[in-house]
Amino acid sequence: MVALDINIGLNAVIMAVTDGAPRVLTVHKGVLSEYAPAEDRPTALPFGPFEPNRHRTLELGLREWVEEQTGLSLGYVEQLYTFGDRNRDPRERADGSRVVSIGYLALVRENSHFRTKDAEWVNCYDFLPWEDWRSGRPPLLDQFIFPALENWIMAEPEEQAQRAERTSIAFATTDSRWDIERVLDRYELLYEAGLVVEAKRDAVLKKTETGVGRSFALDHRRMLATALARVRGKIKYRPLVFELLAPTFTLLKLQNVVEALSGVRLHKQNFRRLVTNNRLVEQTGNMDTESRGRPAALFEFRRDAVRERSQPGVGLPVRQSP
Amino acid sequence: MVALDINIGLNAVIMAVTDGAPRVLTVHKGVLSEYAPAEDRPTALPFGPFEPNRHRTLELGLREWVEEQTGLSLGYVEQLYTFGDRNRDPRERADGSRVVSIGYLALVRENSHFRTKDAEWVNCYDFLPWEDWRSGRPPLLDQFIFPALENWIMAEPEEQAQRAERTSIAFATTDSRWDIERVLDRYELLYEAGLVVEAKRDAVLKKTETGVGRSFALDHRRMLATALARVRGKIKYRPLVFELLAPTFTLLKLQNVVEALSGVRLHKQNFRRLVTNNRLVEQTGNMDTESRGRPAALFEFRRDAVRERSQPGVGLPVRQSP
DNA sequence: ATATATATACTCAATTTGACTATATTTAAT
DNA sequence: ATTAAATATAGTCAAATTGAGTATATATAT
Repeated sequence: MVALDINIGLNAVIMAVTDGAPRVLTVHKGVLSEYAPAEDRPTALPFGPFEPNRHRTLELGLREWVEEQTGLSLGYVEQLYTFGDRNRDPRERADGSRVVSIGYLALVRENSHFRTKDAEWVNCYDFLPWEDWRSGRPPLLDQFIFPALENWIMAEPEEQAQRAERTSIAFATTDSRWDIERVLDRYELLYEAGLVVEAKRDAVLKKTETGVGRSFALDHRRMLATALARVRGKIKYRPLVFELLAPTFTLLKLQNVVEALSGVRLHKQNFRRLVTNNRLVEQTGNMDTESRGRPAALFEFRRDAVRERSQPGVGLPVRQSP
Repeated sequence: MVALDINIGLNAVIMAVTDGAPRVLTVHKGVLSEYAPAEDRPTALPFGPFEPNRHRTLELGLREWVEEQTGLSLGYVEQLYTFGDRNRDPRERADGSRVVSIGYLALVRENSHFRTKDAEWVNCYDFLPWEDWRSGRPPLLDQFIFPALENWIMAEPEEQAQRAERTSIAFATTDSRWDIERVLDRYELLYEAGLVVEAKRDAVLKKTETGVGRSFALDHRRMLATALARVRGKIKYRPLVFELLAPTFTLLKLQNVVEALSGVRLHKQNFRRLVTNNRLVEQTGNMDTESRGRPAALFEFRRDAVRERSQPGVGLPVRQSP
């Protein structure tokens, strides 16, 4: 077998929900230190190369890098996606070498409020502002994104139909409703349309354009979109939220975390009914003291819930008898 | 950066549904040709190394390898998971090199009935026999798997509680119902308990044991389990099935494909109601001729359904007004 | 002609969902 | 001390969905 010059990068999308917003941990050094002057270094995800002699598994490698770069010891971690397209990374030289990046999603408790000079929590919606519908439909959509997408659709007569179809699905422009899970579809469409501009890749090519949303290093914004899509999809049927909450919480707190991640407001009474009737949580007996109005009961996650009903709501119509 | 000796492998789990069973395309050469005599070569997934100078993207590399090894030109392809643990692959030498494998799922039409001397379709349930509940609860579970798992649970006093908990969740041994999506959980548990034995890895270590289900090369059975779990999960809310069906089909055909993949029988009348009321399919106007009883109407997939209702059944209780 | 197989229509109760109303306890402001 | 504002929690009710059937229609095989 030929020795191919392949490097594997490990990237972590570390998410928490603090002060009503989903946040991602970013660093300003590491990835591109060699390629950009200090003051011009773009926001990046914590990153490190996979070193086979040092790391027994990919995930352990990731945990080590994150701990080294941010001081954070991760709990819940899951693999997201492996990115390997050519020209993703400036470290690929003309010799045909390739950097393949494996993205991971990590969820941490909100009280892991911390900030060193290297690591910083950034609101995910700074990068993907069109995804937050909690205060209603983001004006950005009608003011900028849709007109720009319309131009993009019309620009290529050959592809008009396909572009229009994709836009319609991703952004619910016609009859359908906004699907909170299509985060990646939307990002990719905007990227193809040249409406999001990333540091150290496109920025070099089109310096005049600003693009929409905060810029991220390389394809890190795509990884963030992948992560948010995963979280939004999974939150409904797996108890992910509890990784982001203190062991004990009020139902409002729980709802706010779900709302922050999903980017939509929920119906309060029905939300409570859902989580309590499904016995996903149970009362601890204690009350919350720091509330504004009537004190709320404190709940905790019922671990048995995982075993009992795996998928609330969903379901193929399984036949009972033969 | 140090030049790490990393090789990336691309593996394809290519699935079709033929004659009422989900099948996976296997090869008998390729991966381990150098490590096993011809007659002793284990069943393996189509495989090829990622070559950065030849392949612009990972997925294109996979498509090329599959075409080369099996003559099959793939349609629907999605990335599954990247496997990188140490000691997965005998090609890792003592020098600290590593083979990282990226698994892909591909779905092809059932009429791609073919067999060359290199490629062969194998029933997925030959590898994972405990996953097929269509003829009722597999006797294998009570006759062999549960007693063996019970021994494994008891074997380690320290870990008893945790092992019992995991078993209970994965295999629904206590109060809960069998969850068709926990394919990977179940495989991993059986693997840890030493109840599944794979070729050219464990087989060398424990030659006496037979294990349950047909053996696969390296960690290819794990990849198959990952693929089946993905398909079972996704089939409910994305129109994956139609990748496996001819463009036009009867509702019974559609139901049978869903049943083959999910491993359970469905209630016929309710299944029809589901797919027709949600307008996932529409009648072509033609009838099926080769049926046994009353002729069935032929349907086709309604592409617009993707746009209209993204997630039948599921849903967070989104609030209407502010 | 009859049995068997399949398709399709229709029913009905139980459960779940969506959208409310009503009431209970707090803290903050006057 | 009283009132306003904020939050928690209970309960209602109609609409929609689901689970489990029954009934009937239209083929083929014997």
